[in-house]
Amino acid sequence: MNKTFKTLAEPNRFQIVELLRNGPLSVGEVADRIGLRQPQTSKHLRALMDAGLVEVDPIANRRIYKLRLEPFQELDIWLESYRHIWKERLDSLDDYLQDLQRKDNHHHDEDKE
Amino acid sequence: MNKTFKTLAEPNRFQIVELLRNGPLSVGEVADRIGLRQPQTSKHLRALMDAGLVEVDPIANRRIYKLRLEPFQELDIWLESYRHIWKERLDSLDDYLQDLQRKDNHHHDEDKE
DNA sequence: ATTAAATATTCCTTGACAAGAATATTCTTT
DNA sequence: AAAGAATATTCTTGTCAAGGAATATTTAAT
Repeated sequence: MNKTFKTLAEPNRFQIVELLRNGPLSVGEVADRIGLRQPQTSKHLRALMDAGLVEVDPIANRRIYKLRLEPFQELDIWLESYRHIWKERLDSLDDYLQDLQRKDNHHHDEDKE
Repeated sequence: MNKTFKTLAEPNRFQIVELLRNGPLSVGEVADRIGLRQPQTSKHLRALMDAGLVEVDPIANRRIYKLRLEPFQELDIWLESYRHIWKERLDSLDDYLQDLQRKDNHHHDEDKE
């Protein structure tokens, strides 16, 4: 998981991932569209491989890279726990506000007396 | 967004974020639980602030840090687009499989003739 | 079998950044 | 006002990773 963050933290690699969202591409194509030299592109793709973010499909001379599902699922699961937290916080904020309102009503009552 | 990744890529900072999931904490408390010295803890919290991942609530002598919602929402929105992609891929895989099946049936028909 | 295209790897240099140590700042308490 | 917590900042040093340049490797084509 941490490896995922570290790998995506590099701007070019993030861009590559965004690019591969549209479908598999060869090294040369990635290099062209990102505007990187071939060796650095290969290196970044290697890093993405090591992190399990992409997989490769060798076709003849070319190596076609494409995204892998799992790391994104992991991210999603991780985020899920945060979603719960916000929900809980909102709920208790809600309770709090209702509580305030009750107290406020009491005050009004007292004012009247 | 990229700043979020870069910031969370540092293991101690990631741990701090996970810790703050349970609620706001002072610098000293974070330092204790993560096992970091106070200055490094302050530095990491500063980095988290700069990335907008946390906010601070000064209470007397202490500074209470807590998570901010927005960056996680951003991550969520970003991930959303990936969820769509997998869905589409699965759909077309589904189409493909159905297509295969149709062709297969034809073959069976041909065998019979 | 040679040559050419596509990709990977190695070596080097440089920049970013995290920890350590020391010090500065802010707020409280007396 | 002085002293003491809690926290922030500065400076230095060491490590790691990214880009550049050159080269190696793999596969295709002739």
